[in-house]
Amino acid sequence: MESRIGRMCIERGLKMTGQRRVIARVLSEAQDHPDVEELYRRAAQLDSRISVATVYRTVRLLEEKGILERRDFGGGRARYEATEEGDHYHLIDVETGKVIEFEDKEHAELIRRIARDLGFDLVSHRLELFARRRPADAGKDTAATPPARTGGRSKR
Amino acid sequence: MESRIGRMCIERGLKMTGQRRVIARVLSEAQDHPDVEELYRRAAQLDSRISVATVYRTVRLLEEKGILERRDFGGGRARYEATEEGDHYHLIDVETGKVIEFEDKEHAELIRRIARDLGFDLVSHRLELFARRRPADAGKDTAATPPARTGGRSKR
DNA sequence: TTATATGCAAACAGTTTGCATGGGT
DNA sequence: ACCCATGCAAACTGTTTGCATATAA
Repeated sequence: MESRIGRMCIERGLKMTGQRRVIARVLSEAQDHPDVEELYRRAAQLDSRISVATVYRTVRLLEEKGILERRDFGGGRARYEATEEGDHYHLIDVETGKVIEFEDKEHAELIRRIARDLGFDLVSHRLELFARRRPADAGKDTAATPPARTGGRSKR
Repeated sequence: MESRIGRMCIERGLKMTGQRRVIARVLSEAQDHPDVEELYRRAAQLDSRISVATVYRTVRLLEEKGILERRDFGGGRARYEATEEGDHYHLIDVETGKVIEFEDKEHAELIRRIARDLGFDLVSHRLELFARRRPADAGKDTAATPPARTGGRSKR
């Protein structure tokens, strides 16, 4: 009955108001990286007694609690996703705006080493790739197109 | 007499007004990554007949012309630097806010490969490292501290 | 019951823009 | 002379906040 993120809120002793429960549910069910306005739209659909201000406040609270992560994919508005195990990165399709997630151990190690070489300990980082879907290679006729799936997570 | 960036403006046929010349000079002389307000401050010091609006307009124009690059190091304001040969990245000292530039061929190749593996051609990307200066390793007593110099460019 | 969360609208920060004027070419 | 650039202030966008009210614990 309580959404995954709703449960996390309770674990951390947050007061569970009606609007928080709704927002938590929307976040739990989101398969994408919605911005505040989109969250508000989805939440208001479930319970109209909700204001954008509350969404902003909730989203900030959950970020402070480590439940949510804020992203900036350009376009001016912050976008949110539930915190998950292990770093992952985002590739943004410049044509469609679609976001594809991927993991990359090699990259994680590389940047840690770079920071270290410069005399620093890495605290956090930001990586976004902006790319264009490669036109189906003229060379391979019937070859299967690699299935880069939005929302799924590609391991490397 | 004309600053480096001023010359680039002329090459691209931009009308050289007094304020553009001043802004171009400020940009040419900047060793850091100033935001608009800072650019405005420096420009106004050379010629008070300048407004923030003009700085915003100029900075946007120069970005469109490929003369400038806009950066986002967090903190809400866009920061600018002259376009230079070859990609480079930024490490932001979380204590001081200082920005250290570095190059890394390996990283450049890695992300290109990642995009390709996902079925994309890399268009652009964003990488920022946030890090904390490593406390002088307790192990090495008199050893020289590695010279990670702000402003300089570390090659790897 | 009591502290905290909410709605509303006003405040904010960074940036853009409409319009009349000024200035390069 | 012509068109573009500028200044000014008002507009805009995303986000935060003060205050009176509502609500979970």
